[in-house]
Amino acid sequence: MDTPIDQEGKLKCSIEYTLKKIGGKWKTVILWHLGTDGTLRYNGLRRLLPGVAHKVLSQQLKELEEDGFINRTQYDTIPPKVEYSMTELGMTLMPILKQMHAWGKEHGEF
Amino acid sequence: MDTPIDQEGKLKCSIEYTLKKIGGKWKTVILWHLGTDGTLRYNGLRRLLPGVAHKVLSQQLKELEEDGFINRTQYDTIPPKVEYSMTELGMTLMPILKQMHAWGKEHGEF
DNA sequence: CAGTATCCATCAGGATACTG
DNA sequence: CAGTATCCTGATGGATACTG
Repeated sequence: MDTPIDQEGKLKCSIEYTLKKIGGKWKTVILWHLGTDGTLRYNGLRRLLPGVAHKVLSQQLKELEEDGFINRTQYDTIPPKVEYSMTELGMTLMPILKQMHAWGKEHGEF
Repeated sequence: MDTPIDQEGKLKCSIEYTLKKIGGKWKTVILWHLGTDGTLRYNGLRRLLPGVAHKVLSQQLKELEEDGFINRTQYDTIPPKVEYSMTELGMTLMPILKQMHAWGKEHGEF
């Protein structure tokens, strides 16, 4: 195997890196919805995530945006309208999400 | 898409379920090592996870064992010897881990 | 060697209220 | 509608010391 620990012993395992990016409690679910449903508005997303708090959702969205996984498009209308969608980079995560979704479906109590 | 939110609105998304199982800070890395290196002893595992604290490692190992992902084989010798290895169920996670590893390797700073 | 036991720090995550 | 702003809590993770 190619060891995930580098020679200098400083860098982390690449799996750790991935987990750090999408390990937030809601991030995988958000990405999954955006990847499968396409573009979604803020409250639309909220409705898909029962129980998520305002602050938490906007926080996770901001992080995902900063990491370049999602686009945030703001329309300066009244009332305001904001749309979220996947970026190219975000789409590269879909294989992982698909596997996670399939595994959970197979092994969870659903 | 098959909506991950069930009709009663009670169950979680299957992705959430998966994340809950392997979302611990070290779990994916532990599983990855056991899945690729095969059987490992406690301190061998420790050496592969620079920075992990005793308590944390044993904790995560216990949870992984309780979830049925890994086997714990104890030899009552002196000094004691404990071996960890993947279960069949644990191996079903490998596709996810492989994807995460590949993604991290491609997009992280390695 | 392979762990517990303790005690502590941090912070992600949450409830609620307010705002442009 | 789509957010901040506050304030708060609990689970997770960590350092260190002790044990069979």
